[in-house]
Amino acid sequence: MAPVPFLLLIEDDDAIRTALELSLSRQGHRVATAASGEDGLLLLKEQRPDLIVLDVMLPGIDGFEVCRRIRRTDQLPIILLTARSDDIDVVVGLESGADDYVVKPVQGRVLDARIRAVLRRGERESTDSATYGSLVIDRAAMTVTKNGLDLQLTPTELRLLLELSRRPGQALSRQQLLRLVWEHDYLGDSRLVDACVQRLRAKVEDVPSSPTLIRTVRGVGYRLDVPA
Amino acid sequence: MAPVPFLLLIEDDDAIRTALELSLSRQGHRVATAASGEDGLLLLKEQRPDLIVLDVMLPGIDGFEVCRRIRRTDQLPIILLTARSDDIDVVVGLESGADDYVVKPVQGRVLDARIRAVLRRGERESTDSATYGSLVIDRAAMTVTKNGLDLQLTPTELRLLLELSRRPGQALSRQQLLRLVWEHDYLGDSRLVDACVQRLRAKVEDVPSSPTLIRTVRGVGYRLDVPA
DNA sequence: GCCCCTGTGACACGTCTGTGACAGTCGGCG
DNA sequence: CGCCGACTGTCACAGACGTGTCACAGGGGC
Repeated sequence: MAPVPFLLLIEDDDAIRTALELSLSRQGHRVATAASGEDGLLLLKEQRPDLIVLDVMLPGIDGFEVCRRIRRTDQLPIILLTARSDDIDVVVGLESGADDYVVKPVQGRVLDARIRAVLRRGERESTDSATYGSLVIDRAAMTVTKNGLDLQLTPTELRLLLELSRRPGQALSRQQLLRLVWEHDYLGDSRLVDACVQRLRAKVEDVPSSPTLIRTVRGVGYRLDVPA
Repeated sequence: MAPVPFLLLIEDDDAIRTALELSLSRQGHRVATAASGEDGLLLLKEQRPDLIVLDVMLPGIDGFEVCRRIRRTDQLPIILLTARSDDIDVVVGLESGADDYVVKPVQGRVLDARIRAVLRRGERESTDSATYGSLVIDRAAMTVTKNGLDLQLTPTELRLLLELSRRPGQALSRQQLLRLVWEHDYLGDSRLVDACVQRLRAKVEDVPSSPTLIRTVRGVGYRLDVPA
């Protein structure tokens, strides 16, 4: 990655956009800006930024939709800006594929801290393998090994594990996992996620009945734990 | 790592303003200044500082009022400057939404220390974890640890703690907590909140019988205290 | 000292999760 | 073209766990 992070800021409000651009420049970033989702998507193709800061409330196609479109072709990190401190937005945001979200009004240095955190995480991820205890996930080869032995994961199991390992230590709700792994909304809940988690545990955990890697977060969902 | 903090100093006395500006610049801050509340509010919109240092005694709209107006739309940190060491001012100031409070005459390096303290606090809060004494709340992982040991909180206990920690130092009534945590209104009162608080204390407090974190506010409800 | 408020333990109910079985779907291969 | 196997989604169920209620005791405030 370039020594100076290159950001694309998509925000329609002139005052906020200019202010954030100024602030982020002062924090040592290179910044490109766009005032609409359409412009943002175009600029994205031209300029290849390292990270996108994206307002949710945009005229025309909204931030969530922009997020989804970007995700269809690109994996670069996205930080959502949302006006409401509403948790619902947070959930929808992460489900649409964002890496982080920040509630407006936002201080420049807070945004900067989040940006750096996401970029750091990205660097870790871009390495081709991740290790969790005796488990090694090779993203390039798309293989998972336990104690050096190759695990035969099915496509869905693998996607589930990859999504969990994209955010190690972070609890993900069943809804979030459904969107991330299965890419569809459920209105009611189903045992689908549970069933897949169970199958994954059977292959991944040393003692599937008392899992140490894929932990249940009661009332929420699941979380991939990093062993100390 | 520290990017240069950008401050807005609102102070009508020319001598003090110039002196503080000079001093703060020497401490490594970037400083914008305004000589009145009106100018300050305008500059705020344009420049988006990281923090505001605000004199209480201003011609026209006074500091408290400026503070309240800022708070209506913004959450950025505010440090109040006052000439009087009067305690009443402290109370009014903190009630109007200030984050800290410094009595004039103030040395530049003292103000600098306060500024850095407030900014640090802001950065901590902006991350997904919060610390109260030996207690660490990780909002992303949905875990709570005490002295590094993982506490097994139940979903409701966790929600209760999260809601309290969203407003540290603020007393919340049982009604408010019922709405926030249980999401339903009760007409009569019940011991429900008390019971949950008790269970939470049993896990969170060092000495549950004399709680230091989750304090009872008689006749009102409960409050999460930040240890000094 | 009195009364109201709060802390506390027990208990029964309800919700959530893990689990095994089963059926539908899809792709590969003969 | 059809069979077969693997994979996946659904369902039902049992058990664990968490939760709300109640009664009562203790204590602080007026």
